[in-house]
Amino acid sequence: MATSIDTTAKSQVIAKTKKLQEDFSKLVVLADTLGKEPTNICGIDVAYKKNVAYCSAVLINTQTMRMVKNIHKSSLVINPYIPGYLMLRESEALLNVLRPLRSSIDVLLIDGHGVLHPRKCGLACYVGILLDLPTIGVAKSLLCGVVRNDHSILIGGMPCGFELTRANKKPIYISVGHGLTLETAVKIVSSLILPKERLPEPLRLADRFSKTQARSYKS
DNA sequence: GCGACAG
DNA sequence: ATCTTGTCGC
Repeated sequence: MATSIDTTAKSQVIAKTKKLQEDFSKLVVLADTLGKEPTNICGIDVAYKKNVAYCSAVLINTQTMRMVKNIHKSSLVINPYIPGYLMLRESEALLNVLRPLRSSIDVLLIDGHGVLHPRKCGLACYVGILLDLPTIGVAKSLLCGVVRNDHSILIGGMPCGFELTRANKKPIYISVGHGLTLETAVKIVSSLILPKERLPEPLRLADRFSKTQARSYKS
């Protein structure tokens, strides 16, 4: 029966992805690799309409806080969203847009978790390792971990992320994707959040543009 | 077994 | 994430 075959195929994909995450988690660099102060920071996000993904990347100059590049590209959605396996659904759309931009990016911001993940390898780690770019995971909700009073987030007693709170805003969750320390990641994200906003500019704009595009195409 | 669960 | 009206607030 098609159903049982599909079910088997899906669990095979999950098992394969799980192994990939376990392997990639060992490649994550938790130390700072940035040569100098980052000048160009990229934020990227994906919005969906039916079975099409609309991906937008926004490059911000940290000196002027102005947008210097805005790229977007649509693609077909192949995989479903499964908690803990976001990379399965979104990584290809992200990589298609990021590969041509790679050389002009100093730091990459991904909408999702980095090492604050059940297998210490969220979407931000996967993309950061493949592109070999300093990458930060910025999520709007928690997938796992325990938030402490000092805002550090622990998994099995080990610090893996940081809860950043702002007045009248729901918190955001920051974790290392690749190539920098959590401390540096928090500093960079904090410096990119405008007053009254919840998300750092590159991600806020990428989120807005991807949604605008998804809604501008015919149903 | 039950509940929780990035986007 | 997306589906959606009105509504509260700067």
